[in-house]
Amino acid sequence: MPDTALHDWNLAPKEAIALQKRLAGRVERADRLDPVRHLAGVDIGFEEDGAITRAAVVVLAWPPVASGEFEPATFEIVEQVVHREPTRMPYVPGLLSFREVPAALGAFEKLTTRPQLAMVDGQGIAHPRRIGVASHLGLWLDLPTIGVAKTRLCGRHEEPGPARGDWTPLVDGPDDETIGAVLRSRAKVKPIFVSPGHRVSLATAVDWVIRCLGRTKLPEPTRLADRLASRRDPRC
DNA sequence: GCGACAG
DNA sequence: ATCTTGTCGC
Repeated sequence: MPDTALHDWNLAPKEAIALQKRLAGRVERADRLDPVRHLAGVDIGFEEDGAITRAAVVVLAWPPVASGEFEPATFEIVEQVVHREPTRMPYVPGLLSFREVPAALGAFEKLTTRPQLAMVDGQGIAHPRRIGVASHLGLWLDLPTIGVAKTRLCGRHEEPGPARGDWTPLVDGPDDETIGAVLRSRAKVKPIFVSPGHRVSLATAVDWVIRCLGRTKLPEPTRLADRLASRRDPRC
């Protein structure tokens, strides 16, 4: 487990970056997943004009209730939790983990189910120091994670093909290191940025995201967590 | 010095 | 992220 208590931090940007550099080396990018029976979607929203951070985790049963290799997938929601706490850090590009991970951990503590895989709204290793919020959370929980972001943080890429499932590699650095995939999750819509979080390879990450695609741009886990975090949930 | 910049 | 009206498409 990591060497610094994220719950206690009171880090200046400079210290946060130093911590990220130390933690980055521990992020595993190779597949090391147990058989998946439950997968989670994680996202953070805000209330009170940003004063309150609202973390949401939705657990879905695998396999889907309905799906074909390329048909919209439908899942059974096994559990969903919301955790609210005071916001203690502003948004700083590259340091999103320090703003969102503490609240996400609070939400995971309330979970009854222990998922074998989680999709997080944000980048995985597609980050300047290769440790975006998805990697950070996965490392902390020792849980396989996948980063699913709506826009790019860093890296270069070609425009992916027009069909659902088409993707191009996202590369970065002087040696064109592959850090993620720019995936066309839905025709005629801007692509999403998928990257390994922790204990998952890029190929596996893309596979899972495609298999969880419903009718919208975002895969079901992230879409449902998004809805809950933003208080867009039909029920609550 | 000038852009770029997850949520 | 969040604030918001109207509008386009299945």
